[in-house]
Amino acid sequence: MSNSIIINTIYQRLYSYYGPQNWWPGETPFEILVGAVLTQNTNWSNVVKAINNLKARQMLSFDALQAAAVEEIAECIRPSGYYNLKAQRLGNLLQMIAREYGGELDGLLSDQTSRARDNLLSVKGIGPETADAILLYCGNHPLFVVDAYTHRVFSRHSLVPEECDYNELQELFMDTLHPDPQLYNEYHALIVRVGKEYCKKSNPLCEQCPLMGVEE
DNA sequence: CTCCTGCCCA
DNA sequence: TGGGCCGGAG
Repeated sequence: MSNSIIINTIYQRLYSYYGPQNWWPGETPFEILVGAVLTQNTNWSNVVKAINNLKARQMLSFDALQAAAVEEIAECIRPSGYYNLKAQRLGNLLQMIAREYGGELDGLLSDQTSRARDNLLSVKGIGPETADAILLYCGNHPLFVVDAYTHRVFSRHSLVPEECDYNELQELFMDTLHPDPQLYNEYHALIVRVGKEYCKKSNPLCEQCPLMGVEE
């Protein structure tokens, strides 16, 4: 079967099995922006603790966070891990938005997709996954988000080689699927779900997986 | 102990 | 390409 058929079939199977995932978990675009940085290589439950700490200190807004000292931010986001690194990264990100968009997150989100993405990638600490997650889940830009789960699920089903970079994997999806932000939103969330529950790094549960035999 | 919706640096 | 960043849950 062709890759494009399989990619569509995988979506259908996951959606029938799990239903809509209602991503991104977050109340405002700014909260999603912050969450995208905090969740880098980090379990979401730890990110929730960090975000709640920021909320409790009234620091979950552009102005409050930019005014705060990095040490104070680091203290709040401690539960999310890499806290010194991430406090700096949040600062770098806000600085870019201040410089390029007058401090308006909406300015970034309503910019051309390619320019917004380039600006995000120019920030130290923002790589392709974080940039695409911000643009898709905050701003509805049609960018498919690739992550470790995507790589694992699709290489295990032989759709991409084991050694395959972000761009290659992203192009596979974006050349196959219509540029529909809602579809990209749901598909990525479903991949994360099946990656956590079945396509686990160790001891994957292939026999019971909803994707079993999908490539045949 | 391993893993978690990465990314930077040498 | 490998190591460092890092707390919390299982």
